[in-house]
Amino acid sequence: MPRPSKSKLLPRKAPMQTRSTATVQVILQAAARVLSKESLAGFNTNRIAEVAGVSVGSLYQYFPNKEALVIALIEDAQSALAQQVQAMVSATAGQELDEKLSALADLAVSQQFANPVLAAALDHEEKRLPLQKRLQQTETALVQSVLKMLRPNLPSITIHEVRDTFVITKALVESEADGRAPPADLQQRLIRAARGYLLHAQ
Amino acid sequence: MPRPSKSKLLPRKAPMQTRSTATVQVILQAAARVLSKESLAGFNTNRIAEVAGVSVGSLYQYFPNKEALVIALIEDAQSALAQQVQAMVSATAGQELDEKLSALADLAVSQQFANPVLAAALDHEEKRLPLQKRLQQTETALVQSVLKMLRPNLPSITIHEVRDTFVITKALVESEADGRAPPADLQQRLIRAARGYLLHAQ
DNA sequence: TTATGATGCGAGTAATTGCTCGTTTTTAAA
DNA sequence: TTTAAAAACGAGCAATTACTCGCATCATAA
Repeated sequence: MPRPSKSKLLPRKAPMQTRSTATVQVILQAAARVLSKESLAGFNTNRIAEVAGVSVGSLYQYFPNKEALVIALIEDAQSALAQQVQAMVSATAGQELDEKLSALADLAVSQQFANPVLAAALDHEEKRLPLQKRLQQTETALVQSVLKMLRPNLPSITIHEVRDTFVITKALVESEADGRAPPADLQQRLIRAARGYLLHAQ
Repeated sequence: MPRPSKSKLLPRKAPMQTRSTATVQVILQAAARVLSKESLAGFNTNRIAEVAGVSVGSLYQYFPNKEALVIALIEDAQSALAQQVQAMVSATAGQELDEKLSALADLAVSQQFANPVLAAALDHEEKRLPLQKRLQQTETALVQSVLKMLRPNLPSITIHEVRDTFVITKALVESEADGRAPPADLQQRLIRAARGYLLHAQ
């Protein structure tokens, strides 16, 4: 394995023809597939190209290195999540705190259990990588959305408390992530932890 | 890199002379050093041997493969932790819940911040590896100790609640693990999260 | 049709690294 | 001192894999 070059982190070439944008999508999907089926073992560019049905050369035409591919994958996942959060915020407007926390727990569980291996692998890569500014911003935006969602019920809530709630929720969900299906009581435990933390200020 | 052989997970040879038990210790210390200084990049057996001042051959005389070395490292860390937990349990016997939770938070923080990179790396390997029975038992024992510690104050507490408290505490500490020193308010947040969860049963 | 740039190809390169094995050195019992 | 087992050595094998590059093919504008 050569030392990764890390020259540029943006696509070498912006796709210009419809053909090539399709290729980029195929590669991204293949990468997600490989990651979700074989986790990080077997997650190599040759294999991804093979699964995508393109050549390694094509892969490197659009992603300057493997890391860029992973980042693209994470960005996709994040923006999908952002959309779900937005939907949740809208859907729960004006409701009780418990209903909002319940929706939050739902989202966390479905997020992780929809594709456990992929979610875990991306989580891990996210920590390992020097988190790009863009990703940090997206995450901050997520936290802000939830902050706004909860303010009507908890007027003095801070962004730090929301972050902690995120951390707690994510950790509890991940601690069960090896199972095929989430335990029946997981949802309740998430709500309990979140409520407990948020309402239990000294 | 050849596919790891994984033939046996126990030392190939049990050390018979004092000289060799010293070698085993030197290797283990070097491995910990490498892991804490360079994280998982650079954590390779050649480098470990070099830092230890022994040859790779010697390393493989006592550890059948790299994984066995990592497991040994984790076992060492776990048993050190177990001792600290025991000390904490004894020290807080008969005290208030808040004092016990405070001690727990202290332990979690010092554990992670004493050697952040090493702790994070071991955590990660622990998840990645097919957790050996021995490690699982040690962890269960830890949870049981804490369970006993808290029962006098929370008679109906369950093992699952203790586990969740572990998960929550660990996650909050790790979320701050990139900083050089723990934020001043981390301790309080840990206590708040633990109290909130434990006392806030529906 | 033709030319030109975009796209696609994939064998090959080079770096990395887990691990082996034949040899040498050290220890200590006889 | 002799000797055999234990311990240490380290060059090098072999598998893996990120990434390149010269060439083929395709799309489209002229």
